[in-house]
Amino acid sequence: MTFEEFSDRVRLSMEDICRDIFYENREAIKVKKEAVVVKNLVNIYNATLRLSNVKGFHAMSLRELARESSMSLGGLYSYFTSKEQLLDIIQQQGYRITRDILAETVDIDADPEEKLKAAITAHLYLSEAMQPWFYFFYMEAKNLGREEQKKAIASELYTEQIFSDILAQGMAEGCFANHDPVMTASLIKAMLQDWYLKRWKYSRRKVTVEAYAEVIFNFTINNIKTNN
Amino acid sequence: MTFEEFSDRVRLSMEDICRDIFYENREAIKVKKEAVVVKNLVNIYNATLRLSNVKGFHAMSLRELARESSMSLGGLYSYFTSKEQLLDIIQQQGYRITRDILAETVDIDADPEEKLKAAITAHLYLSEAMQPWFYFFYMEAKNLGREEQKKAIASELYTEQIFSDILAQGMAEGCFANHDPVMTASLIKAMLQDWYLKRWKYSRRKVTVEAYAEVIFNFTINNIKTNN
DNA sequence: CAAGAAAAAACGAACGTTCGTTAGATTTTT
DNA sequence: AAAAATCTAACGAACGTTCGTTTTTTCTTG
Repeated sequence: MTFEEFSDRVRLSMEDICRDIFYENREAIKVKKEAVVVKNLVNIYNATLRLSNVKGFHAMSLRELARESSMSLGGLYSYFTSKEQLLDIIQQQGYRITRDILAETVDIDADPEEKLKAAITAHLYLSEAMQPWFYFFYMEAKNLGREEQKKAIASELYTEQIFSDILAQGMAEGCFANHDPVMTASLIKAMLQDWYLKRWKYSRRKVTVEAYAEVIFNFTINNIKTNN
Repeated sequence: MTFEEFSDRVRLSMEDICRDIFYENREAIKVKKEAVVVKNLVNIYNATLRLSNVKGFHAMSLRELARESSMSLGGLYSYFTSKEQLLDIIQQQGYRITRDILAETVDIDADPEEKLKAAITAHLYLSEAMQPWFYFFYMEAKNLGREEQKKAIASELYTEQIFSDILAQGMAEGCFANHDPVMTASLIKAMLQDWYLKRWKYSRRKVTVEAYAEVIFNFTINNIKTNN
């Protein structure tokens, strides 16, 4: 599957995401009409990701955010109750999307090798489609409260387990050689993360997301494939 | 080489590092006597790393830093000219140490495979010996000024090149199969970084730094070793 | 070797800004 | 005209930074 096909299939438009957020946080959002809310949430979240990913969420002031999103200070507060809640909402929505998309992707009837390829590709394409979000999740995780930080760790371990489950299944079925599936899953995650954390490097080198998916998959397979 | 042997050899005591910083930044430090400066710099930098790695450098106030380091607000300003300079000094020192240690480690007369193992091990052990520093470099890079950010990127590419050079040499000598050395070096870096970025995960799983070095080396070698 | 002067270091109150947040007035939409 | 949405101005708190003072250390001298 190419990245374009993936993008068409999952339909991760900012509008859709913001509509979901609206209906899940009606009590926090003082504006009533969906169309107005979605338009402004798209604006606010995009501006937040843009500013945060340059200078960090904490260093971004609400006055900057107001300027960047062409809204007033008071206007912003119709869409969240505090700066911290703005951070929480963006993070939580990210975990939800990641979880849903990945679960859906690996829920196929295929042999472990195909499943592994599907999972690697899906995770990578997802992080490409939502690059600013993924970068944000990673870099701002420490600014979350205790409770939210636990969710971040849970999310990390959840996606890792998707990979280790596939690897363990492959070992059980004999198509993967004996190895440590948790460690291998951890390495896969590390390589996947590099794509969105060091986006500048791969852009500069003109590495496409499809090519990177191939590289990671082959790099992994060469280590776990049985020789028969 | 075990981690303990490495630690003994490189002698990366906080005191030594701070003494270097003192002599390289005498104009910024208003206190004159080495013993006093070193004692307080150790205090200040440790406190800075401790606080920053929990909540981020920007979110750390100088009042918190004063409390954590048991110094006064005014006292702190005898050891740096601004909060931003404090950040710069810590970062720069880190690049210098990394560069020196790595260059020294790979400057050996050995075949590419041994060199690769030495480089991976040295980078990993170094990041373990200076875990708070490395975490700090990574997470706070975006808070640097334009100039300092370029140095951060240069440092990233420099260490990557150490690996790609070894891989290219191995290809030229025929002991490594044909592959993309820059891409492989990038993957190695990604896996190395995971060690200090996700320290909690490996601690929890009781993975030793020696074991992780083995894993990364084998994972890489399995991909590039010729079959003869 | 004690004592007081000089130098060095540490201190903490205060400055001007900027922060997140709120409330009331104003504009836009229904 | 009523309701909804947006804006502006202002608040107290907290920020980084400075500076005059106090404390500690070092040096000088009888």
